[in-house]
Amino acid sequence: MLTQGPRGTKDVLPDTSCQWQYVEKKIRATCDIFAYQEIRTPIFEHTELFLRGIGETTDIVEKEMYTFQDRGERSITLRPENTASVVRSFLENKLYGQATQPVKLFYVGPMFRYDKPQAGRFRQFHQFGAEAIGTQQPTVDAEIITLAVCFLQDLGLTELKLQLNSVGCPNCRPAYRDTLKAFFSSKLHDLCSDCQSRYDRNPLRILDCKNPACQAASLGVPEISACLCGECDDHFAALQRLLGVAGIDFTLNPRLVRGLDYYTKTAFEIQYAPLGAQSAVCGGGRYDGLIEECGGPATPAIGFAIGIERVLLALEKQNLLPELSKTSTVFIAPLGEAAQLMAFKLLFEIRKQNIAADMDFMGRSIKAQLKQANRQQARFVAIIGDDEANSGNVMLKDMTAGTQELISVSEVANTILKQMGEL
RNA sequence: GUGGCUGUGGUGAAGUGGUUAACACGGCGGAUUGUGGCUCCGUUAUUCGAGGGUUCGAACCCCUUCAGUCACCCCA
Repeated sequence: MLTQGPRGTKDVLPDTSCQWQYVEKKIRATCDIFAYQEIRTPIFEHTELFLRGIGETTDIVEKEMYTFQDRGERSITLRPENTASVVRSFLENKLYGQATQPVKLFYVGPMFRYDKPQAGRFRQFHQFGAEAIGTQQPTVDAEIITLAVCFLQDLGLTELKLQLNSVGCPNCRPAYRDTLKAFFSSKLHDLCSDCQSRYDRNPLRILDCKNPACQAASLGVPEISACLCGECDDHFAALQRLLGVAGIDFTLNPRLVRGLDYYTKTAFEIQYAPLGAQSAVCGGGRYDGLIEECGGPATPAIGFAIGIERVLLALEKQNLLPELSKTSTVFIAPLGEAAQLMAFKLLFEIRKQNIAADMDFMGRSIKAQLKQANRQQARFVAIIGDDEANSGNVMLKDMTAGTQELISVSEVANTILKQMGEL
């Protein structure tokens, strides 16, 4: 259908675009304060990047990517997330060599996933994310988490819940995997079909399953915190101390597992419960192996992504969105052709003085034009009829006071500036 | 991908087989000569998401499809 956009997409119309601008402004302000710089990567990449980066067995890669062949017969994919692209760009532009370390980046932009649309879930959606690349120090984990939390809190959101876990590293995760497999081996038939396949491919994900049968089966499961290696354990403990110092509340959730394969050590998620089913507003974690996996030097990194649509929904729930203010200072109301010519000239003279101005483009009656000026909340209306056009004057009406005076066209901008200055 | 609910003008909606599809808001026009916000009057859907079928007759029944919505799943 020509009159219908693709499923799961949304237009941002003039009455809501100011809300997006508000959030984007807050993103830039927060990142500026945290010393993160913006990076803009293309919205499509070679499919291979996401296969390797995100993991071939993840849901995103298996069934949610917008993949197509371009005219050069390359397999191209619309980015389902931005971390892989940032890593690619980091390597391609050799940011590990030139910039001060760690490299601290943020991005804002559209992502694409072929999901079934639902509240807070779209096929084109927008993420704000940040990545700190180049250090394994827990201080940067704490900084990244603090950045996400501060951003959301500064917007005024309450009822935010930060959940924290450590998913281990290549040294200790295999051991935990084995522990899990040993634990579930006797209960395999109790698990849902998804989890039965997860048993072999990614047993960690069983912990995350919401199926009551699987939750029951995993009662008494050994927690990963008990199986972390010394390094991961120290790292996790240090992170918790740092968050404590920063005054960031969190709950430990030993079952928190991120859906993307590249995560190591720190994993976190920020929930905003009132959103319902899609309550995750932010997700992130450390990905110490990803850059090497992509062919770069072994480089530790951590990042997060925040769903902007979900943030907007949360802000709406709490009535924290800015009002649309649509005011042009002056509205020019010409009557007749001669007046229109003069009005058009005046319009641009006024605008040159940086005064927001609009005029009638419908050829309507004076009454209708004033009505429109009123709707637009114009402070002044410059009425130009035959008399005024002939004498080079303008009837300038103050819409708040209801008064009007006849002045020369050349005086209009100055008069307005003067009156505005008095306010 | 699976399942539930929904789909009437710009918006919110009434109408659930029978002549011209309520009502409200909004829009447009008007109520003394060129003046808004209040009030009053007029006007504003050849058509009920789309396509097919049943019927003398369909917005109302059936099928298909598209979309929205909610849940599962997944995730931001």
